[in-house]
Amino acid sequence: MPASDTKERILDSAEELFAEHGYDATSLRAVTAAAEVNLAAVNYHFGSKQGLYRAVFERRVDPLNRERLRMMDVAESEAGPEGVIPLRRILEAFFGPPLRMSARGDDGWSRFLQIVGRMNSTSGEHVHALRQVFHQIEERFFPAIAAALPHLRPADLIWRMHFLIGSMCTLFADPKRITIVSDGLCDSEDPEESVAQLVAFAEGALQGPIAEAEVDVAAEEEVR
Amino acid sequence: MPASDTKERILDSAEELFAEHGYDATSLRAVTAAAEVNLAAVNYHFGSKQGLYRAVFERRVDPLNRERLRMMDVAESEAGPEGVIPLRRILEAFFGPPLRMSARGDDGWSRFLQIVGRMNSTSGEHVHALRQVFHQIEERFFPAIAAALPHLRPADLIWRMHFLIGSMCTLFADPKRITIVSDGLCDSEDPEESVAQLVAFAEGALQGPIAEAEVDVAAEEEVR
DNA sequence: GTCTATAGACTGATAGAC
DNA sequence: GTCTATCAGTCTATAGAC
Repeated sequence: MPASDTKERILDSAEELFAEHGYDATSLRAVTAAAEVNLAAVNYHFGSKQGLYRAVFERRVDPLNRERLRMMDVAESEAGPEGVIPLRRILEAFFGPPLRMSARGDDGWSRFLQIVGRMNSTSGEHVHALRQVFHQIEERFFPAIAAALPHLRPADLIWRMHFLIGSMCTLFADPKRITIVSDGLCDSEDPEESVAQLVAFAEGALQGPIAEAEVDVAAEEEVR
Repeated sequence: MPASDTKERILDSAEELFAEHGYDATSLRAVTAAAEVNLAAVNYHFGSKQGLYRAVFERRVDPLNRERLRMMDVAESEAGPEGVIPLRRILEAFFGPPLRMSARGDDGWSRFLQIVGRMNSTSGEHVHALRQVFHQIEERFFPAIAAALPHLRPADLIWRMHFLIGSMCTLFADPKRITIVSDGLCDSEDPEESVAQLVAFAEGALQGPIAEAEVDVAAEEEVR
């Protein structure tokens, strides 16, 4: 606010339009019109359309990561003497921050996560950027989950985390959809319901049966 | 092939480019250049870019749905006297056909599913089209899964199916990613491994603990 | 059915005045 | 920092010859 908030206004409009229409379908003219600033301001402040996209992304990703790591710090300090954090606490620290940030007032967070959800379903260069940015999260959470689930082979854990990230990103990409398809029975606007459902889902998925290719199905049925 | 395969060539190229770059980033010029046909042929055969997109989609969706329903017919005919199909059979019928089609030779299927995966992370009109097209699948599979899991409340089932579709679509959208991030430990090119992993994941997720908002966490820890 | 040519509009980016 | 004006290229779609 000292001289001008042009930069922030551009970021806000870009966040909204990138979230709603995607990167390619959003023109800089649409962004600057929505922000009520001059077209040339984008290139002055961000260099290019890609630069703007990156800036939109970087504004939110650090606070999100920090909150996740903070919750892990708390969980770790309360862990037993062996240092193993209970699975549910880890999952709360992973899923809780984004879902709560998304549902609490500020629409910007929800739009940012929508962009993340879109990126997750994109192959190519965007995915590489995503991985880099969430690398510290992976480094902290994967070993903790592995420690909480010692019976899982490394490959099983990677498959399951990949699937769980997909579940989460689907919720990010279009939070309203589940409310619509369920006729209001499921309420994604309530962050605690979303978190509880996703954590329970993840707990079951991670602790469930272990995949065995070419398994003798008949024999397995008997065991159950 | 009687007179010309122009239409098919356009569909093939469009499928590839829509899958790789998305709808908005794919120009009709790129499509017709790749297909080695004239630009105007697209409008002649498909009316518009949207018409082409729809045609790409409709070419594959029916065979996929038929195979899923066929596997359900088989499972149903082998079900016990109460008519309840075992959960694993239902999940095999749901996840097996797309993953096997995707991995068996024909790259077209894999590209088609990549488009489906992209659409799943898009809000707006595309999602509405998706639901319509997979409506008969939903109508057949959801009640069967509900019957196999009588302890689940309707809302729980919807949440979980929503999450599972997200897991599946992440695999569709970028099948190679898990192979890359796992350094080859997970092989998504092997359809039986993918199916086994996704089915095991889904089984655990569907049969896992039931979410309760505002639960007494301390008391729950004791039970475990 | 296939082609050329083009209409009419939109795109990201930039030069240069203020 | 903000503005106007514009470049050079792209886009979808179509009219009309063959």
